[in-house]
Amino acid sequence: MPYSFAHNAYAATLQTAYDHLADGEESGDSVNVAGRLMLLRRQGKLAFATMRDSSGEIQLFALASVTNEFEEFAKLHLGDWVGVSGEVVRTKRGELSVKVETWVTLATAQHNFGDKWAGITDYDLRYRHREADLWANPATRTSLQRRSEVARAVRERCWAQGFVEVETPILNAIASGSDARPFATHHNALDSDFFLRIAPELWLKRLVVGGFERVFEIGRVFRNEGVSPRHNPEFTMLEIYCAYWNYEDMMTFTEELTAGVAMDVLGTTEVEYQGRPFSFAAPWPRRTMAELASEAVGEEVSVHTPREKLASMLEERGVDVHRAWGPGRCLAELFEATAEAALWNPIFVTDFPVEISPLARRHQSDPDLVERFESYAVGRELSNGFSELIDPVDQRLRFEDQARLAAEGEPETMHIDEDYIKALEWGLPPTAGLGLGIDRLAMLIADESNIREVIAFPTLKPLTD
RNA sequence: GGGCCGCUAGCUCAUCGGGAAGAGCAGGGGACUUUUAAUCCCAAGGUGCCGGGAUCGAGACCCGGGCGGCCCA
Repeated sequence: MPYSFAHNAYAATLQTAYDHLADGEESGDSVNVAGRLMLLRRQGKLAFATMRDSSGEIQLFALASVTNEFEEFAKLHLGDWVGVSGEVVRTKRGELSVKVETWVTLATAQHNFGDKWAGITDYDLRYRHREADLWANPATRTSLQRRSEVARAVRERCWAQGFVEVETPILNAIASGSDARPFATHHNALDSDFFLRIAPELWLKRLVVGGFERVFEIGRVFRNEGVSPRHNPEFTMLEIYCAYWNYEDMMTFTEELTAGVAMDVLGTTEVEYQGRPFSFAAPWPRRTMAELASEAVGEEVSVHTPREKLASMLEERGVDVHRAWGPGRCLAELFEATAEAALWNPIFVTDFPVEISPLARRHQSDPDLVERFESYAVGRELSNGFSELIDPVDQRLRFEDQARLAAEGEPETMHIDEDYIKALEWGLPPTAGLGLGIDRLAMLIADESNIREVIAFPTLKPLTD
């Protein structure tokens, strides 16, 4: 088989360029196309094949009188890759075709690509062998393509506002920047244990300390927790930091970025998600967590509501209240239990309790709150941002509170990071940060309800035998 | 982690009140000079996810395990 092929035309391009060809008309133009055989219909001394390439499909029309090695061509298998040279024609029945003059097998397929009508429906097979799924189910390609376009649009919009793309360590001596359990690994030569990052946050803010006023990273993070239709153990996050902004500036950036990405990829902000109208259009409402929780439970609650009252409200709703939870955590749990699922169109939930926000700056009007927001869409969290805590003394206290929680048995707490505190001692200017889940955004754009449909190779349990 | 559902030929799916498994497509052979999931003929194709159990007899019933999907935590 050849080591290269002089490819010079794509199926979709030909379909457009020769749209004018009448039934039975021959163009006189010769092209070289390549792709996989999806269908093959032999009729005696003729053979018709449907070939697919990355752009679309085109028919190959072979004739015993014209096609080199016709018999061999007619015996090709579905799934084989071929390169074909021939004239662009339209058959009597109106199908644009390449009349096969010479052709070459580029690769053979030893497994089939599923039923030619039903494709592959078995989830396990689709996820374990995405390369086959991509041919069997064109919708898979569309969703992964959309995901790629989302990442591209995010990057371009960040670049356009002067943000510098950086890369920070995945191997960390301690996993910090979020409250999740990490994956552990080991470096042999250094004889040291490492943890895969759960967030790049602290490194990025250290770059702001170092004078990168606008930085962002789009990268994989790893969280050692359960899998679900909305959670993959490794997923992709955008984190972005801007010196001199506060959380309100960052909310404005977030809604413009998200609506802009929808425009870039879909050309509109008005879509349907899982059959229900959904609008990315900015601006998004900004409501405090206390307001939304109060509306949902029908009475006034806030971070100042007595802890016991909040706890009993949670228990009434079937939530197990951990003894280490203070009123702030209880308020957040109450919000999640009552208000979160109903938030369909994008909305910013603001002013989180300081108790659950160890990296955010205290609210200027209430020291028990922080200047933090999360955006929600279709009932789930999409992004998280805040005015960054810049005070190293307060930062140490916040980390110590986290350590206290851990001592009381809370498994997901933030670890103290001395190097980070030292970095803050060198001076972090007022800064706002944002973390946005690229997979979650891609799900919205691609209209997928399962995160695995926007991940080429989702995490699966290995097969053993 | 809990509940429900699925696992039968390479792929998509059937079958039955428990009596020794069936189709389409793919793959093999043949016919066919304008097909479109082409059509037609022939032959082949299965540790019924794995392991136990009750039964004269299990792919079907019971128990355990595996992988996956959905819901819940």
